[in-house]
Amino acid sequence: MPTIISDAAKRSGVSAKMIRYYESIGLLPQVDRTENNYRTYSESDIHTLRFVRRARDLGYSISNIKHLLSLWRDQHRASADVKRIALDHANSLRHKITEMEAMLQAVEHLAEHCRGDHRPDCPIMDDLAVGLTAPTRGPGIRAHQGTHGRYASQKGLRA
Amino acid sequence: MPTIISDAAKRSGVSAKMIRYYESIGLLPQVDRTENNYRTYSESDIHTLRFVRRARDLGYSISNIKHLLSLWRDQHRASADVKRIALDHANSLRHKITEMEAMLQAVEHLAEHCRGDHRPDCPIMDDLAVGLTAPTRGPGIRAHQGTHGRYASQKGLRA
DNA sequence: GATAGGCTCTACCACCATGGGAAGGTCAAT
DNA sequence: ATTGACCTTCCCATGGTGGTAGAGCCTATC
Repeated sequence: MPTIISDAAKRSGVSAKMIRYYESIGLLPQVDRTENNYRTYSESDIHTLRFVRRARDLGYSISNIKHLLSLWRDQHRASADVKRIALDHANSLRHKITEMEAMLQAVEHLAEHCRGDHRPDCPIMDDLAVGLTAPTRGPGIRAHQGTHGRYASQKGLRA
Repeated sequence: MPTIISDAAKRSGVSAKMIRYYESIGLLPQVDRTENNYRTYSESDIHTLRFVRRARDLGYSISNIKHLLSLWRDQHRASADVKRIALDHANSLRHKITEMEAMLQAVEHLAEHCRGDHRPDCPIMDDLAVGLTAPTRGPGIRAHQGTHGRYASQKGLRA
């Protein structure tokens, strides 16, 4: 009784959908098929699926997992390579966490000062509306914008 | 000199690309056009763009922002509605942060115990390979799977 | 007046991961 | 024979964002 995809999914914790997807993008090798064209999974395949599952649970990106899988299969890997991937990932996690904590802090602070009643006035709204904070993503005032004239007129013919 | 999209982008911190996108999905209203069909932005439009920018910076989803915008425009809003959106968002931020902190903790812990040298053995790999942890996302063992026979044979004719 | 450069417009494609579903095939149990 | 539970491939949607191609428009400069 060969292990077909639903069993592999159950045993690995990776959905059948995702198994096919991972195969299609080359993260997983193409597995054997039965006569009916059903995918079959060996114990080793299941093992690989569990590996991927665990790596996803730890938040590794697909490309990182691709790399980790190749290191896994490499008898002569240097643990330094594995460690570097892990540390890079840890850094990016830390970075994202820091960002989200800043958001959380701001949102919570604002919410604390909102009465939350039937009246309209609300510091949360004020913050959004005023936009006190300096833009961090976009460019501030960029030099030489050359605002001369690049429009026709504003007769405002709106459809 | 009407404010065209690039100026609106500079002044709001929202890229022209995103301004068009937000308009296309109905987050922003359709603005006036010049004779050449160029979008023009009033001070009030810029204000709205800044609102959206700020909300994105705080991590609000597009649908939340849509809601917040409508509350913003509603003179008779209840601050309780605004607060609820903010608190829900704070909760989802907290949830994600918690998840990522768990990942970070696990990855860091493993990395600490990896020598990171030329040798292949590595606790990070061991963790991934063994998959000790119980699956959290997928179903464990689900009842009545009825694994009788749903394959043909495994002669393994591979392509 | 022609041309170059910079801006606009729309309409696509790509990313990352995942889920949903349709349409058709296959198998075992009833 | 029908039912139901699988399988297969293919397409669509999500959320935001970037890129790019092809076309139009405007201004400055030659």
